[in-house]
Amino acid sequence: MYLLLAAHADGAALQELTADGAPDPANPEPRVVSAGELAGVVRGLEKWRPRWIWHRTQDWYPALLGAGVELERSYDLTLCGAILAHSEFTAHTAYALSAEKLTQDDELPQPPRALQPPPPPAEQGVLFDAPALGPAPRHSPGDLRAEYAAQQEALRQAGMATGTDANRRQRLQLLLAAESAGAMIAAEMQHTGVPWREELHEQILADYLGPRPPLGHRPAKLEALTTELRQLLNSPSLNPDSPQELMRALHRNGIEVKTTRQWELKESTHPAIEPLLAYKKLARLHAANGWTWLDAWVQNGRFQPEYVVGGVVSGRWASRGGGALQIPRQIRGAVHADPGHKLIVADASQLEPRVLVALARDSKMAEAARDKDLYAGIAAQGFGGDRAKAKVALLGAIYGATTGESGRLMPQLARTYPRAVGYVEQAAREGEAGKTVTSRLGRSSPPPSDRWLQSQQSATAEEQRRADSLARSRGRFTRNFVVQGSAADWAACWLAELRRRLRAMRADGTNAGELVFFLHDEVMVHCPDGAVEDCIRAIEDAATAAKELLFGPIPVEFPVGVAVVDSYDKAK
DNA sequence: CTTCCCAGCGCG
DNA sequence: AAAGCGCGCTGGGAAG
Repeated sequence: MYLLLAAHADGAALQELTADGAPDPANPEPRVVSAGELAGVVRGLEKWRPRWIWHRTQDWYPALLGAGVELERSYDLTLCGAILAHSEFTAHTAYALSAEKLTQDDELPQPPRALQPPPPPAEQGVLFDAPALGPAPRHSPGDLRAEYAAQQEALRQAGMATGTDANRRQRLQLLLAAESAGAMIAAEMQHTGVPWREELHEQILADYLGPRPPLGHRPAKLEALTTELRQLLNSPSLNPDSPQELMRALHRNGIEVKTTRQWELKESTHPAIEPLLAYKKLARLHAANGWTWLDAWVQNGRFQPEYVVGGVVSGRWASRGGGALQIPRQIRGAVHADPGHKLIVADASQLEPRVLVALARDSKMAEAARDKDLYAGIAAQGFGGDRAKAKVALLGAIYGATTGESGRLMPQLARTYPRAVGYVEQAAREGEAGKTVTSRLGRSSPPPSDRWLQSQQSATAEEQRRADSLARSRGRFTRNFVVQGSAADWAACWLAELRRRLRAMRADGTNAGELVFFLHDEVMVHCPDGAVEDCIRAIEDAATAAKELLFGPIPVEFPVGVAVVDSYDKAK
């Protein structure tokens, strides 16, 4: 069953569709539901296990969750449309060829007010300003239905380009389902939040920085380091937060650095360097995750960041607000399970190299990947057991290193693993030539900009050098894209499969865990003590399922490292 | 005053 | 130890 949900002046319009996006002949007219009734109506219809089709998950689902309504599956027209519009798998379709899409921000339909999340307290007036509803939504049920039908048609044609294998359609369909599931998971995780103990965070800050200072003042530890630096650098009014001032002060003291980056400062043995590095470390903690951050982002024991699905071209998620994907190790101790609960922190170990093995079907490297520690396996095969060397070489191949140790090791790696290295080399050459590349499930890299294409038509020698540099830079991007993008494909499937298993456990009446955090190749489940074993099994089964969904039954393992902890700092 | 960009550093 | 991919956030500082 397919149910389209569209914004409507009186609330929402609901329309039943067939699988290919036609109106259901038995029920061709949309049904208008008032904003107040919507959550109840949606809850009632969920027993038919429909796929909810909507313009954007973000427009509807957060408020439904707020009303206590969780849904099984959906289809996000905006996210799926963006994939289909750019995928190489659909490049030959009318859908991709017509540039006109629903993705422009200024075209967003307004969901009913009653379904919008409550505004932050400071802006309470907004609720009562302006008419209750904006102008008539620009996406009528008919518009959205046509968009869905067009996307399904593009998908149907995905396996039909000449000379391509038919399972491209299945892969793309899987990607759209995983992306849509991801959008729901993002909303659910934001709704649930990461368990965060404010008093533990404050204790950590006090230990590093001293007691909380008055607004606009440096904490005691930073103040003391500033005083020390001013003396050691003979600069009585130095502000160490200013790179320019700092640079001048360093030069006056004979410290000839070109930047004030940590690793360059570490070259110097001047007595001011140690306190300077300590200052930078602590200043970062204070600015990025100090008391101000805690006040702004943690409420009632939960950190509730917004995740941006599809926020990275490779398919990784981004986040908005609170720096959710950059929680520093220093403060992970504040992420703490509730009483009677554990945090299960699971990460896919060495995901990107393993994805490369599978993409390239490199059987030699697959042997190494049978080892739980892939780098150790590679080291044994071609680097005389030197794990560090093997790791640097392999990461260099994925990132496109040209210089340094990593660059030097490339020929050695290429001799041992011609298929794997050839795979990323090929992606690099295509990028340099201005072509797009594509992840396993069909997410394609953006085409080169007009400016880039123009640069390649250069005349003078100087322009040519610049053009070559830009071409190589794009080659590094596409080289990395095929691996990072396919790893993101895998992670999206892992997440969706895990969600399904956790939902099934809950439906069983089993005390199940909840997904509370996701970070590229890592998930966190907040779990009642009694459900830990089942949750771990779900995480591992989901990883295996994801591998098979992407690559079929190939002899490459995607092992998951699992830690059951009270607080996040105890993982890893 | 606001707006934008950069340097630097956090995460994978 | 480090220079190669993808991000977000901060404070400083220049531009408007």
